[in-house]
Amino acid sequence: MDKRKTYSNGAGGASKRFRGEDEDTPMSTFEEELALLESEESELIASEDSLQPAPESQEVDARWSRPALPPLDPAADDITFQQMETDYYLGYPLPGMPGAQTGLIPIMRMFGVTSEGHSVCCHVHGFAPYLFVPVPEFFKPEWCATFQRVLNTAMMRETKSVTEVPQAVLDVELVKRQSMYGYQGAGPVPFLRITVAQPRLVAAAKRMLERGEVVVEQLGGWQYRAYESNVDFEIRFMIDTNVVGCNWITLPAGSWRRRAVDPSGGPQPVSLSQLEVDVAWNKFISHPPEGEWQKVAPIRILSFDIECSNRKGIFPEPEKDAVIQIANMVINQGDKDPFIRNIFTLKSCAPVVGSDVRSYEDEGVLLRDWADFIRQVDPDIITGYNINNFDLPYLINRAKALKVATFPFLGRIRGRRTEVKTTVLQSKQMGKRESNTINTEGRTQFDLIMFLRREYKLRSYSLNAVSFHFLQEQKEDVHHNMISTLQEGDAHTRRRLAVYCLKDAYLPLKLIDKLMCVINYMEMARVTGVPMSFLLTRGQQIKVVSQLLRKARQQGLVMPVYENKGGDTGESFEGATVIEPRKGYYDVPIATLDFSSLYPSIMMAHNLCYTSLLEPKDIDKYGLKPDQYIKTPSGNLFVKPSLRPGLLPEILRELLAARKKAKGDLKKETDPLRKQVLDGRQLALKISANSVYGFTGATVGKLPCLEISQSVTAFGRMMIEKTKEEVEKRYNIANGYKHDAKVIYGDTDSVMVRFGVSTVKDAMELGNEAAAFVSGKFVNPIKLEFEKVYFPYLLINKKRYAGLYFTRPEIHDKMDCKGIETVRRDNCPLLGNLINVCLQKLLIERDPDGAVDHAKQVISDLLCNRIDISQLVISKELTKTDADYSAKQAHVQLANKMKKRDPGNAPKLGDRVPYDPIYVLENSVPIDCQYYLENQLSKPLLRIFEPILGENKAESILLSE
DNA sequence: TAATGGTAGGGGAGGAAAGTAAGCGCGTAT
DNA sequence: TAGTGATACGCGCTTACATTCCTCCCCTAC
Repeated sequence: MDKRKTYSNGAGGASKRFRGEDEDTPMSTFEEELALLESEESELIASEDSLQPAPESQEVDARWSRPALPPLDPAADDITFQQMETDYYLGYPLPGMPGAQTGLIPIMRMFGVTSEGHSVCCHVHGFAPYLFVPVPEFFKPEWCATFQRVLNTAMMRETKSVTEVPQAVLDVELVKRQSMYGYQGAGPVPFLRITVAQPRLVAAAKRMLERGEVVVEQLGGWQYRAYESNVDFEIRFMIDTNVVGCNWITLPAGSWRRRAVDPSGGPQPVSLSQLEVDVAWNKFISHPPEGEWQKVAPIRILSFDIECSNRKGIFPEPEKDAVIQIANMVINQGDKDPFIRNIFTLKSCAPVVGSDVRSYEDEGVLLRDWADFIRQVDPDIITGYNINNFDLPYLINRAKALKVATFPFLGRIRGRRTEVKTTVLQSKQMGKRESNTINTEGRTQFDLIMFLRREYKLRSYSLNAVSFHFLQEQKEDVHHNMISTLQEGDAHTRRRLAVYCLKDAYLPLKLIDKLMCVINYMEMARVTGVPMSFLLTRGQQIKVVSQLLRKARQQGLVMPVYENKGGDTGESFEGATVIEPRKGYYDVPIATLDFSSLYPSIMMAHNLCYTSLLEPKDIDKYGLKPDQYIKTPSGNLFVKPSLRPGLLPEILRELLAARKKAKGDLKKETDPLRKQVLDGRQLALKISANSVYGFTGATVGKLPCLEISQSVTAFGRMMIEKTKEEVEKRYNIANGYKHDAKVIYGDTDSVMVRFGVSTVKDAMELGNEAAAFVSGKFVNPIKLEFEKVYFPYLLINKKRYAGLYFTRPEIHDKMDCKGIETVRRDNCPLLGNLINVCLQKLLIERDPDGAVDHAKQVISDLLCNRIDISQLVISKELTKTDADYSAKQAHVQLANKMKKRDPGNAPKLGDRVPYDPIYVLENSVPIDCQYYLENQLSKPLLRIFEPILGENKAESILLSE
């Protein structure tokens, strides 16, 4: 890309750049600046006559660039970098590299950063896609050539559309493998490993083989079945080369060639990375993320936010409405503050202390320069708030409308146009959600709203609400119909807008730091082996698949391709037990015993896995004796580890052992950044272990196995039942204890026990003892642990309770509420707060009268219209498209109504629909207090007061007025 | 097209279904 | 003695209304 030297533009008149008056005095921080702005209408605004034309800004450009690359000698220097993104492209073979030498072939590409902060693009050559098919025992090695010829001929005929493939089937090799699905008896059996020229040919080969279109004489009518033909090519590469997401790679001296613009005729650089190299796929070293290789490179994270002009009441449309500001913040991962803070503004803007203001008269030039800025700064991660669904598509479409030819090249590959494609991702966990795919090769997009939607359940996902929730920082929203007014004012009003825009670019960085988003996802990528970008764009299954395939490969096992039956098969299995609660208010300590990692430990204890699953008919086939296999409570058969230790149990053991180690290291570690990394790691390991069970039960998935999942839950049901029995059988007066213990409730892996004792300390002692006692009744590594004591404890219903939570006898840790209105997002905040306060008064202060008074007060406030309207907003999520709803839903109707009023701002699929927004105020719709009292407040209030006060007294609260 | 972790369960909303009381017409006894 | 009208009452039917049940939907627990 051409070096841009100045921000003055030729087309639309000279652009101006403003500076603060006193360059030499230390500048206030951004926060102070914002605080100042909020407190008064700032003194910092320069008066018109102090405005100066922009000086040439060479020194600023230098600050944007990465540190200069030292000279490198391919013969003597290693290159080591943290790989951040791995993808592939189709290109022509490089002479001297392994693999196919003609045609268009896939070439892998790893983008990364060295520990000095240099960006690297590494082309990896010679790795080709493949699949397996089992063949009969009598298959002779010399038949491979025939097989290859026949298959190749058939594929060449069929796949004419695939251009520049001189040979579709590159290789056929006879190997020994074993299917991972079902116990297969003794040894490995013959498979063909079929290597093809391009990733898309894998599916074609599978189709032809399974359809019986490939006839090899010696095999007759052999029915082919494909294995591992559905593995993503990037994942395939990473598995086979032991690369995991975000790990460190070393290219040893002598193995790599640098691409440089020189006349020698070698391959030319195609990327914007500082260092671009070629290497053979089997020549680089991939470091497992352990020890020193847990470190993190100084990754550049760019956060940006845009503001658009808009016409009254109409959501901005890129074809018509201008981009008026773009704020940018760039930080090195691990640093405290951004080292670049700037804002591109349309028309003049008074200076903002601490930030670089760049003003333009011509919007097209602004966009052109912003794209140049991106390429100059060369960020590894691009973040922001809702950039995937708004900012990025808007900029791209706006640039298209203004015909800014150089704009849509935001990735690291020269000449690769950045485009927007909409996709729908649907999962049971997330519901249906639309998102855009925007290619920025080599730069990972990390839209914070997507992260938050996945990782946190919140009432509202507006940046404002999120900032308040996590940072206790409110950003004063500029209402969207104010934007144009501010823009059409003068340099000072535009400055106001700029300050908000800058803050919106800054908040995502603060949130990333506070929530450790990048670190945690990096660790998740390392643990599960997938690229970091998959964590936001793909589902849960790919992570398990990646781990499973890696483990399977070590043992010569291959994964079959499971064909999803079309439509809903309705297949399901029985889940966990929820013990019928003995509802009521307990003014005695209740001890809680939990199985730690219940499902993983069941799978480990009983060797439940694909590889150990035994078909009843196979008992005779393999001549198994009854002591060689087990029958699970759901009636499924699994062989014991002595015959074949399962893959899943092994994966789980490693995950849990690694977690234990990470937690141990975490305790010893003193460096705050490394502490964060370790904490992220242990969390990733825990989540990974827990998702293995879900994977086996995912009927629309890569490899469901209900025998495993239903056995797991059946064992779980048995165990919780047995725990209840054992505790009650032992802890009673007949056995010399002072009281009869009673299990009052339990869910899946926990039991709540009333031992009858009156102090927390006594309950803890008995809890510990009972946990150890019951653990002894189960197979290793199943362990029941004493976790906490609730005192007092209000048990309202299944999955609904509240209590004071004690982990030590002296003082409670917190008030714990489960399932009740305080933790639900579909009530108005008024109710949540009211219940919360009442519970605090009841449980902590032990002041029922105070609680009643408070409730009465709130009800009377409500009836007298003294409640802030924001407290009455109810929100619900739009989980499916309008047509998919079969029943009438209030929030769906509301969403449709909002769409008619203002199509741009209306809630979309996956958004939460807030009822009664500002609309109510503006249109002075009367608030139906009676509705709120009757439909929102009364029942929940009765539910918490009744067990404590009795029915009559509880009801009287509502009649107070 | 490709891709999509699980089940249990509370509770609200709304509609269908079954229940019930009121209203009415009709027949009949007085 | 037979016929007539007024009245009360039982019965079945219709209608309006309250209740229950069921399903959908959201969201949570684990």
